[in-house]
Amino acid sequence: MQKLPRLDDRTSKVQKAYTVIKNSIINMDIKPGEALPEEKLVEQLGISRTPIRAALNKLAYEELVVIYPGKGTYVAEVSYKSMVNTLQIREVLENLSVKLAAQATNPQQYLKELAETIDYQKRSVEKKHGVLEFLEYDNKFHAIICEMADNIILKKEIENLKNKFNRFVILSKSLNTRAGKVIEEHRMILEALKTKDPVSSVAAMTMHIRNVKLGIEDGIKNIFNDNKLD
Amino acid sequence: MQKLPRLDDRTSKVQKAYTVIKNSIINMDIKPGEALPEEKLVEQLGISRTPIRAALNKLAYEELVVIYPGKGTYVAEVSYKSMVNTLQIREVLENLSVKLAAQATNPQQYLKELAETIDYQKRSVEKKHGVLEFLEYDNKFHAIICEMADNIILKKEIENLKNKFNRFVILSKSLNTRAGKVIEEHRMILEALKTKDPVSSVAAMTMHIRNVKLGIEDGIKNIFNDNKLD
DNA sequence: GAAATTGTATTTGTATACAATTGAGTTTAT
DNA sequence: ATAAACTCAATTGTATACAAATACAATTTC
Repeated sequence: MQKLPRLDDRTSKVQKAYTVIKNSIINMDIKPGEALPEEKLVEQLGISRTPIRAALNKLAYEELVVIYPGKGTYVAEVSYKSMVNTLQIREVLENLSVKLAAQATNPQQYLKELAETIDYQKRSVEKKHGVLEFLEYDNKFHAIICEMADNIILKKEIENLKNKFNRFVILSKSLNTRAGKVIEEHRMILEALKTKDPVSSVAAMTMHIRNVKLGIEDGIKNIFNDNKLD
Repeated sequence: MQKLPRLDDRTSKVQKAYTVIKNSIINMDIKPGEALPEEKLVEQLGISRTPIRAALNKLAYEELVVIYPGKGTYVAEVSYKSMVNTLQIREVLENLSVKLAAQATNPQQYLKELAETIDYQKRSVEKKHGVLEFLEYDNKFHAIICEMADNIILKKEIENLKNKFNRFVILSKSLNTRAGKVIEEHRMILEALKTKDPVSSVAAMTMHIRNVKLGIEDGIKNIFNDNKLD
């Protein structure tokens, strides 16, 4: 018998539930603080509670939801402080990542991939494919640098932090004004990496992260529960 | 009616399974690469598969175990590379932590707790209470600095990294020679924090982390699967 | 009427039965 | 002999029933 194409139903139900719920949270379809009763998710997703619970536990670990034992599961709140705390961590990790990447022994392939990703991201903006697609390429860009840095653990850490962080990006609508600038900043990071100079590479990354923060603060003002000026 | 003492059976079975398995892995009772069949854990722990699976998923997230879908769950391997990768991340995060802590507005309480923790750790060594207790106080010391830094997310990240890292510490037996030095280095970090100077605080922490690495490399030589000199 | 108690609906926590997957050994066809 | 196909045991994946916890409303008690 001929080999049939793999059904991607092979991906587990946990994975599916996880992806659906995570995307709904990240793109703010489900609001911070909103309850996520397992039975409701059973109805909506058409799978049983077991894989749904596993998916929620995973999301809790990533701090996208909060589980109060015996009480319920809720979408994690966002606050100015959590944004700052997350970005403080991201800054030092991204700087480490780009520093190591600049010293990579075989950078060619990675540099090519970075350039491609920037191009895709640019096209995505031009064709107005939306924030989510833009952020996909953004994640990809930073992930490639981690691969270049040859630190798989760092890659996972940054991926996870970035997932949390993207909620702030979407919430602040900062990409409305910053999408083009992000691409420019990515280009500058790529150019720095080409020179193999860790110092200028870190400088370019630091600049990028700082601008990201300013963009969010600019777009945010009166959105967070706590006030920046507290 | 008089208030009766709380039964600590209130802690969930997931939590219990998680703690038991995690400790067994960290203190090397279960060896890297060893299989962890759910049914075996059911027998040994006397609870059903459901909470055991949840605990294993959590451990997989922390990368203490690896789950191959449909095949089995295994204790994560340790390698020189994973030690280096983990420590690279820990270094920048601990430096961030101590830098922020040095700038804390209300340091008194934290400084007191740090001093106490150092004392406890010293006593633990003197009374030969074993590596695990020593590492508990070690975790505590670094956790307090994160609290002082007022970044709860950073605290969780470092806790998690440190759990992974403690396997290397135990495996290398580096504390046999370094336990006293660790306490000295902690003291120097505390003294630096008292001066509220971020630069010298970071310097003390950097020194500490570097020494940790040297200690492990010293004790390890022919223990990892991959070779340091690859 | 207020405080304490009890009941009840909702939701999570756990146990268990069954399905699906994997891998290895065995058979079978060529 | 070899490679494909088939068993079969071990293990994880999923569904579901029931238990426990929680919050809140109803009830009782004083």
